[in-house]
Amino acid sequence: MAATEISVLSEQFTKIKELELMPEKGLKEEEKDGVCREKDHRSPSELEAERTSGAFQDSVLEEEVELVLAPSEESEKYILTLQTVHFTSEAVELQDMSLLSIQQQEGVQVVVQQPGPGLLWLEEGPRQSLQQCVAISIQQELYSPQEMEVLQFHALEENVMVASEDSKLAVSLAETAGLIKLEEEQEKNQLLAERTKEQLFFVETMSGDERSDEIVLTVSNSNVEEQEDQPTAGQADAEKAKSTKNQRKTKGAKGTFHCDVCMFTSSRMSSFNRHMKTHTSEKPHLCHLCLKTFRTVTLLRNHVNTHTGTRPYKCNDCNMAFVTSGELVRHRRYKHTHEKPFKCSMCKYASVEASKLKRHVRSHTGERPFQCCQCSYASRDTYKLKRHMRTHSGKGSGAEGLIPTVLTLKASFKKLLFIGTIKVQR
DNA sequence: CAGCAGGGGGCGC
DNA sequence: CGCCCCCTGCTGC
Repeated sequence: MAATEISVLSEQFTKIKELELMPEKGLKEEEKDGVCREKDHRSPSELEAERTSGAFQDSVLEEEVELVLAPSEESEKYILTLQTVHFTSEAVELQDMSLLSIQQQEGVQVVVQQPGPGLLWLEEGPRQSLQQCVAISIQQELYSPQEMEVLQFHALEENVMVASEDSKLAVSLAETAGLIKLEEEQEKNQLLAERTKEQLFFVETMSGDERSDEIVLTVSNSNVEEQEDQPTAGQADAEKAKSTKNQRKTKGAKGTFHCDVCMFTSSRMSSFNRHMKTHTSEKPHLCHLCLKTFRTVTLLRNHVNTHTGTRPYKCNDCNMAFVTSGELVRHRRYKHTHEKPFKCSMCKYASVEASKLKRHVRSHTGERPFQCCQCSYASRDTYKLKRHMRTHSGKGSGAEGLIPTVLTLKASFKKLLFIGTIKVQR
């Protein structure tokens, strides 16, 4: 049995960097990064025996594949493994049955929220054939999402548990600095999945309701060509751009083009069209080295320069050189001209950078937007929170506090398959 | 003196 | 925007 796998390489916040094929060697493998990965080699009869004594006792499950949150002793990383569970069609009547089997641990309270049925089918209406579903259970020990450095999705194709259809995708949540970082990963995950359509599933990460601080992980089968219900982010953006382009463009009486989104006006169609691109997230320019996409050729060129080490913008007063002109300007302000264009209206503070002024202003307003999830501490900037988090554990990156306390897992194959919300409270 | 937190500088992407 | 660093002040041992 071969498994396609994306390795999680470092303890720092990890972008998915590597794709490798790995032969399956045994029940438990110890990876280079110390992550312990469990594999299920039980026969159908063994699975049958287990399920009859487990949470799915009265169900009509064909098989239940164990889902493991496995701590690795050395690295203290944990894996939440999702695997397909095969049901017969009668199982559709068991929608009230919770598929979330969680063992309580002392000192840890687990709330399983199920806003809808515990199980939704891949396709509407009853089916006679076996269905492909995903269930989550957390066995052995339970850890909060903050402690999960690796989430691993392990999906098996319907009916067939053979090597070529064993797909595995590991996503690191180590140092996931909140939702934004996860959104960045989404793009990369999708692209990687597209590159390896035969083996992988999409794992999309996006923010849910901001007020509830949830992350939605969407697992979809990349083998499925149509994404009827869930167009990709890129597709959605393209559609959005297409539709808004026509709506937003209004030509005034004096032959000027007015942007309906902002105050921009232009007498030239080309300028107007260029401006309208700033209101879409369309990124047609692809870096072939890392698959990141960019809105403009210039942004792409600058990015490629970071790969090649090309730094065309050289400082005349020192030997520093930069990828972009903006970086050079900023450097010259810091080191040579000492110009500080961003001035605080409440004190004499002035800064080279707008973001620094923003950070400074928080010291006037008292705003502390970065809340520690383990105590009442709140910080004015993310780095301070990370530094603070190290005082809780004395280990790890310190970014755990940025991960929301509610983790929503959501999976999609041919149709939406909602899993539920696991809420972990300490 | 160590540990922690606040403010801020400099730079990479 | 985020990361890393430095300097400084406060607090407890």
